[in-house]
Amino acid sequence: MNLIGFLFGEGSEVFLSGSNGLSAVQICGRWIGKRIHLTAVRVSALSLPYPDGGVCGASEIGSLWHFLWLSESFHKIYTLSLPVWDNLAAAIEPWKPGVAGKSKFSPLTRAALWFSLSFDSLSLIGFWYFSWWNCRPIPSLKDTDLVTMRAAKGKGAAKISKEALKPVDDGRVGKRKAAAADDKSSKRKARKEKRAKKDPNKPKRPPSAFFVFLEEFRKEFKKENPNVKGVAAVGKAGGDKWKSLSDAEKAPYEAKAAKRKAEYEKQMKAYNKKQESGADDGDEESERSRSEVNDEEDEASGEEGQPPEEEEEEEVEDEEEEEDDEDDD
DNA sequence: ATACCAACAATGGTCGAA
DNA sequence: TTCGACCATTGTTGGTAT
Repeated sequence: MNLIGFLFGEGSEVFLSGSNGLSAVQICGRWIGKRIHLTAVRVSALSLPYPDGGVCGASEIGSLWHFLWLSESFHKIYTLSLPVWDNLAAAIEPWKPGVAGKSKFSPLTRAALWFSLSFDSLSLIGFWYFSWWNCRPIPSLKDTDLVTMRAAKGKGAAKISKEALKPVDDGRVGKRKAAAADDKSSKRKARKEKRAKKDPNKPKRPPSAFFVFLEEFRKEFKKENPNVKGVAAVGKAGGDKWKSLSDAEKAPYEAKAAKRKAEYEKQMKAYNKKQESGADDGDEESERSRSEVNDEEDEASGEEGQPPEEEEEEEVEDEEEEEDDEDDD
C-alpha cells in the first residue's frame, strides 16, 4: 500500500488521496475517481490547522492514517451506514476540540484513549475525527485554484484542469461539445498529423451494436424524412431510438456486431502478421507487400503464412517511439 | 490492476482553405 | 475545383496514468 496520504470525509462520502497527485486511488482494493482526488488536493494543499493550534501537513495526517489503515478495517468504515456515523459523532461530541467548554481532554489524553480502544473502534473514531476536522468550508479556494496548484506540479496539469472545469452535467455530449469549443485550428492540425500516419491497409474497426443498428435506422429515417439530409439529425434520432430499445430488441444487433468483430479480429491478425514480416525484410518490403496485397483474402481466411524467423523488436520499438513522440505534442 | 480519456467506427451536405 | 473538417450519435478500443 503506497497510497497512504490523506483522508477526510464529507457527508457520507469518503475521500482518500496519495500525496503526489494520484488521479485514482485505491481503498481496500476499490478504485475511486479523480473527482475525489481533486477535493483531497484542495484540502491537502492548504496545510491543516490542528484544532488545538499548530499546523498539520498532509504527511503527518498520512502517518496517522497509516496507523488507522493498519487496522485493516477501513472497508468496514467505508460501507457503514450514516446512522452509525451519527451515533458515533454524538458519542464523542464532547471530545470535539474547539467546542468551547466541551473539550475535556488534552490531545495526548485523547490519543491515549484512542489507543485503549479496539482497532475497529479506533478506526471509526479516527475517521470521524479527521472527517470533522477537514470538512470545514474553504470559501476562498475555487476549482481554478486547483488547476493552478496542479499546474505547478507539472505533470497532468491539463488533465486536471479539464476535470476541474468540467460542468456538473458531464455527459458525453457535453464533453464533445466542450471539445469542439477548444482551439479548433490546433486540434485540426493534430488530427491531420495523426491521419497522415494512418495506415490505409489497416482494417477498419468493426461497428458496435449501435452502429449496426444505425445502418438500418438510416434507411428507415431516410424513407420517413427524405428532406432531412444532415447526418446530425439521423445520429440524434438514432441515438434516441437506440436508448428506447429493450435488451431483447438490441440483441440481434449485438449478435451482428459480435460477428463483425470476429471478422475484424481475423483481419487484424493477418494485418499484424503482414506488418511483422514487412518489418523483417527491409528492402524486400515493397516487393513482398505487393504480392501480399493480392494474397490478402487468402491470408484472412486461412493462416498459412510463415511466421517470421526472428523478431525484429528494434524496429517495432522504433515505431512505438515515434508514436510516443508525436503523442507528446 | 484499474481508471480514465480520446479516437474511431458510418453517414452526406456544407463550408472554408488551398 | 478539390480536399478535408464538421455536424451527431453510442459503444469499443488502445494508450496512458497511477
